[in-house]
Amino acid sequence: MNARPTLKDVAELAGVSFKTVSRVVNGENGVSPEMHAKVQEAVATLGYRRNHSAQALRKSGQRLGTIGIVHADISNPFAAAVHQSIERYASDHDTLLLSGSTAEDMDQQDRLVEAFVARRVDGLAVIPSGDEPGPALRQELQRGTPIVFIDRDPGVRADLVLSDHRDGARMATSHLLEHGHRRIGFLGSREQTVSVQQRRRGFDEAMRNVDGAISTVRTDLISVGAAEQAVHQLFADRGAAPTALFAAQNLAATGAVRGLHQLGLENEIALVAFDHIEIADIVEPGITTVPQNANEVGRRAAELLFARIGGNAGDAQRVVVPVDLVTRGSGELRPR
Amino acid sequence: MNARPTLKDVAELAGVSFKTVSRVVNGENGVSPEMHAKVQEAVATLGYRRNHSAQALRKSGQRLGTIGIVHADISNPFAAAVHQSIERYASDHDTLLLSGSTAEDMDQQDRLVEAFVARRVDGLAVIPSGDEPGPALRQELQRGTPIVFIDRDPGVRADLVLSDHRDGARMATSHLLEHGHRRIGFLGSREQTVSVQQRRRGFDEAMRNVDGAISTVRTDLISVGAAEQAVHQLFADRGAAPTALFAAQNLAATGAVRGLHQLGLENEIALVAFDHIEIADIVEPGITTVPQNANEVGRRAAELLFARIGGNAGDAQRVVVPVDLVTRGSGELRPR
DNA sequence: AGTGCACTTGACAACGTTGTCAAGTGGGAG
DNA sequence: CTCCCACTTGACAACGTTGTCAAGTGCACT
Repeated sequence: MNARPTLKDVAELAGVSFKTVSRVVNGENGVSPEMHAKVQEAVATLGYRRNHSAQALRKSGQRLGTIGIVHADISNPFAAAVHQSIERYASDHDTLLLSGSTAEDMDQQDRLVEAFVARRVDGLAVIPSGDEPGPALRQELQRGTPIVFIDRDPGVRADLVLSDHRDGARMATSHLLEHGHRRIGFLGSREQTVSVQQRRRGFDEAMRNVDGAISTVRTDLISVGAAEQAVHQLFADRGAAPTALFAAQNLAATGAVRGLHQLGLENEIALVAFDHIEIADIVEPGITTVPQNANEVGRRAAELLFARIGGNAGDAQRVVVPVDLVTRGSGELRPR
Repeated sequence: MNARPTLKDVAELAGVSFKTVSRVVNGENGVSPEMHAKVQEAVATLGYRRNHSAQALRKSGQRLGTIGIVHADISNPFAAAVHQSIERYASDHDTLLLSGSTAEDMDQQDRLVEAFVARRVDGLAVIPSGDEPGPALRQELQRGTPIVFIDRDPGVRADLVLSDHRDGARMATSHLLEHGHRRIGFLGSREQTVSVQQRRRGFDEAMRNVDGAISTVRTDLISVGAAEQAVHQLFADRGAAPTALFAAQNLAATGAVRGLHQLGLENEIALVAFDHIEIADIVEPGITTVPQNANEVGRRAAELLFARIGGNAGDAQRVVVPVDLVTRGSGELRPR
């Protein structure tokens, strides 16, 4: 693989100075038509592409149309949907979206932040992995690098866009309580994840308001399988078992549906799930959910980020995107 | 936002030459312990981070530990799984994975390729959008840039890793034929997508081998909703309608399941779906599928790509990852 | 004491690009 | 015919880093 052609190579072929070539490839005016044609031909034959590193170096300090997104888990459908939404916005603003994912690992998150910063991205969107930012991220915040956090409170003063986890959970839980349930199970994923903590809080608040309400809590169900198993354990002893479940996360929800179906309890135990699940309206009964508006979350996050990049230096904003409850059957089952 | 500190700034603070700082941050030896300490302190106080652009510029021609992946649709679960698999491999090889997605748009694909190439990535993984590469991609292939294609034949001589679409489809169709079906419907997504064409070919081959086999083909079902509707239309006239369906893509499969459930036909019309679908073992009856091994596809692709980056100049390789059929009930229904 | 060597440190060029400025050209107005 | 100005073109520096080379220091050995 021989070296890529540079401005100089093109200039040599076209018989002009490399500065003239620079002007042509940047669409600057002040180049005569015949020069322009000659240069363009040379560019085409050599297949010249501008070296982004050199450009970035020369224009250091300026914006170059690249933002980075740091995912906690790109394979989570919610994250993928947010990603798409941001990418669409970025693309409309002639900006390239780079991405990386951390597998919920804080060190990897910090490494990604460093890698993006080293590449001098204009800004960063972060779905934070831990409950507080690592040193690299913290430093960038201090430096004033445009950063927006998504879905989870990062534990620092910064722009943030998230769904109303607490209210959604409260709504879901109240819905079950209103349908007569008193023993309700909470199925959560990774306990240290802030969004899940918020949902837990909403759940607790709703339960606290009702006399005789009894919670059964299972957390750290980080896979569909784990949630499935938890459901099996929960209903091993039917006496003390809950009559309704609130699945606080999409994977846990899928696991819960599976578990209930396997036990033949899908028409007996009520279920409300947080977040969108693909199967919600296919299974019998349909799953009542509290879907997040990933599109809106992504769009608002992109707006905030681009405003910062554009120079907005105002106070940190916190955008809470409302959620609502979609009834499909499973959440309206009454206790026997 | 003031300028980021450079080697010079650190050097000034530490009272040494900037070259010494360079040595320290690169872990080169030949620096006395006290210098080392002084420099490290200065690095820490200023929060110095190496400017990747400058480094890339200086070391042009060398590998810098970045690869790019160009997605056709990042929100497709198969693509997300492949992405994760590649990212894991890259991370193990101290390489950063950048990504972008094209929404199946060929121009956008070419733009992404240019953007990555301008950033001098070491190599590219591409899930191609059209049936042939655009000019930028074509040129990079000619230049010998390490590129691996995934999931779909790009229509050019190049490294390629994909599932055995044709054989999987043949297997799925034969399975239905063996269970007595003769009128079988094919539900495909975007017709110009090469992988779907391959699945179609496998379907046709299987059908051709059996006397009296009658195909009903619906393509361009690019969303769950479209597939759902197609099923409704298909069974509006029960007389000529198929007794079994082969859903050749994951979204089409989800739509098919929905459609059949809505019509109450899920226990009458047999169904086999290509690709993994989350709901496969939750719905009643369970969906017989031909899942792709996304993990393996990603791993093999990464291996090929890194081999090229490492200098392997051998012939273009074509890796076909086998698929197999998982019976769950829907594919074993017999015609009435 | 003189020589050689290992080690540390710094000066400088170069990577490919863009911004600044100056030089060259030609044409129109006086 | 001269002067001025607009326009085109190119020379050169600078961005932040790394590679090369040379200079400086101190120590062991002859």
